Amino acid sequence: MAVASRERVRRAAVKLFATKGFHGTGIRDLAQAAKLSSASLYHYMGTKEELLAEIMVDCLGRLLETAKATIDGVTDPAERLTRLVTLHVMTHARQPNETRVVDNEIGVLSPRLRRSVVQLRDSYEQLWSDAIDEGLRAGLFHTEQPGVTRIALLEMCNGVARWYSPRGALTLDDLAGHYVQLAMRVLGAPDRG
Amino acid sequence: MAVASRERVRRAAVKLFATKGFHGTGIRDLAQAAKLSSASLYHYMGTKEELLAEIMVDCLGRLLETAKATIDGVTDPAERLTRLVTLHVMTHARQPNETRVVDNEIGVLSPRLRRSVVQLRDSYEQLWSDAIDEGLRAGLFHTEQPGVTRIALLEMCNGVARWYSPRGALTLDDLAGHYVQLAMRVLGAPDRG
DNA sequence: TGAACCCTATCGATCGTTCGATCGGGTCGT
DNA sequence: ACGACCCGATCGAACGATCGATAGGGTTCA
Repeated sequence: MAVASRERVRRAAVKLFATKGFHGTGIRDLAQAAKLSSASLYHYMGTKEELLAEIMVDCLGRLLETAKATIDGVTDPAERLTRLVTLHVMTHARQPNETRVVDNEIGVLSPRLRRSVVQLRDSYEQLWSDAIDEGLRAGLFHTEQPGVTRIALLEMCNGVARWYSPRGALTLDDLAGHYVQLAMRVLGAPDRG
Repeated sequence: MAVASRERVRRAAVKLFATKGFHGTGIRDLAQAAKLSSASLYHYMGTKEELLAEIMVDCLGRLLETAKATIDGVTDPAERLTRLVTLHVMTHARQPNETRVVDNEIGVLSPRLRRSVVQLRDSYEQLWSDAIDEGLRAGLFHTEQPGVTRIALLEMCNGVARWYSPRGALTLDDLAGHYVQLAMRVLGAPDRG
């Protein structure tokens, strides 16, 4: 077979949850997109909600681990931030569907399933907070409201998943580079250009 | 009567659509929140989808008109941007539910209803584009990718509706003021502080 | 032969919507 | 002034459709 059924289910779920929302996606839509009967879906998943949680945990977990590896051993806060922004923007541009599911559908999870997702997200954002705090201590960044600035910066970067299209004129490298510049400006770092 | 039924329906819809999503909100949930029977709802609305579209058009229409009035006659691009950011941030902080509905549920509208909403949003964003373009021409702002910068700035400001809580330490004025500073930084305007 | 895989058929619940009816307060003609 | 009439507001009940999920039985292949 070209693509295993389990993988087809996963991909169909990501695409449909991202475009039509979790509640807007029926189990039959999912089956049709995965080229299976609705009954056969349940050979590869638990409940629909567990499938959603699985997608979220996978996606966030991968991002968190990649981010940790990317900044491992990097001491300069500006360089840490640069790497975080680059990874974040590229991930959001390359996998907009996964990202949109994670960003938009957290609220539909029951508290038990939501907890693990929120915990992963908090761990990830802590990487940003740490880098920002160190940059402030080192006198590299300047902001009166570090908390607000951090969240504003994250929201700005999250937005990429909502609008970027690879069919546009902008390459991924250009995009990430520009966002790094924007991030440094937001953080009040001295402009290198 | 304390609050007219029509108004109760509207408020209930905004709250529920914002917190549970359009597809996650049943007509019976809506009826319960509005203290009506599900049948009586239809005395005050068309279909559930038309109710959603009405909310969106009202909310965006008000924002657009207020924005136009706010920048009317203001020639300095930086001042125009300052006013737009202030209005935008305050609106998103004060009416997070309306804003979240507009931002998150556009995709569920059928093309016919979506068109008018998208048109309003485009008109509103054009106000930002115009101010940014004039600031660039005047040499006040500096960015290599005006389009990307504009959308990144808007996404940053939109984020306010997703996290701001009036129970926090930050007042609305502080919040708006800080976002104005962030916006000026993003746009590469000379720092005033 | 038995596990993996996939189906048709079906379940009870819930969905958005509509139906027919009731209630109370105006408004009319006389 | 008083029935006759109408109308906005609201309801319980029900509609057909679709929901997420399951039961149970084939087929394939090691």
